[in-house]
Amino acid sequence: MQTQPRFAVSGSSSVSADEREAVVIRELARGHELTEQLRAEALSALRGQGQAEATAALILQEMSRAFTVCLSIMSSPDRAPPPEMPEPSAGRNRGDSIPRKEKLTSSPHFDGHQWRKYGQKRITNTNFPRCYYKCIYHRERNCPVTKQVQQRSNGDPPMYAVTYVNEHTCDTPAWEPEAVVYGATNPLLDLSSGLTRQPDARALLDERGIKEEHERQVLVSSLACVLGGQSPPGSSGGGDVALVQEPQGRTRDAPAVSVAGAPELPPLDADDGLDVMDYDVTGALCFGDSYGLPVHDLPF
DNA sequence: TCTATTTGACCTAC
DNA sequence: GTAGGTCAAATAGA
Repeated sequence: MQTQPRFAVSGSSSVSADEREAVVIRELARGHELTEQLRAEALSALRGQGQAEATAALILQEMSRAFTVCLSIMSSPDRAPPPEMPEPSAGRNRGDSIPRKEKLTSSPHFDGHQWRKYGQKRITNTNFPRCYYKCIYHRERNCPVTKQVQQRSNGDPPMYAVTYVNEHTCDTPAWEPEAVVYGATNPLLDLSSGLTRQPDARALLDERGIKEEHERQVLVSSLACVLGGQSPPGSSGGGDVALVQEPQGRTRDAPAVSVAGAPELPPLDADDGLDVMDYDVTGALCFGDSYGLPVHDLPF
């Protein structure tokens, strides 16, 4: 697939916020329209092909849903403030010089880094508990960054306040979710996580990561075949690796997939990444409850 | 058995 | 004294 500029106005500093907003809404609408067209074509091509048809239907349905949610948010007159908006601090100011960055997002896990939960606390005057995460390289590479996630609203989608304390020193390149725009034929696209890897990310994979990466590549390859009207490798019984049938249980540092950018595994919204969403290609999107949000309260 | 999450206890800032 | 942040033992799942 050819790389194209995402916005006709990209790079123009003279464009007003309203104009950029209009462009975003227009592009989202276009994306939604194209997804619907693709869904019609794919389902027509895959009719009667069992799992391949179901897989394509599920993924395209989630893509369509994601566009709908984004459009709904962007079009709402009382929509939530932009992601980088600083929130009035709910916590106490400890008076130190540790850098803190706060933002509001509907998908607190998709920030391109991997986190390990180390605590959860009920905060006074709030309806939801606050969860505390450390970078998974906290010990290994002495990375000091922590992340606090607190649900702020129970809307559709629910919004979370995410506070980052300190900066990453683990030298782990953040994934770039926006590259998803370029589509499934981009070799960098990681469909199993809803994110992309940078070209040199492979060098950072440890032994466990290599196996995980292999599984992801199989999934990507399989999906490409499905969307191309072919049988996925292994589905005919000849391959040595089958399309992932079910999540092999919880995989913390390789959380299963988020197709539509919902919370927990990893993390996918327009600006951000990880923890807890497991994507079962065979039929269901499921979430962990590491954010204190009951699974039945999730917007899907 | 290993790894990640949960949760009560502890520490510290206000 | 209260509340936010972190630690670490207990627990659960693969």
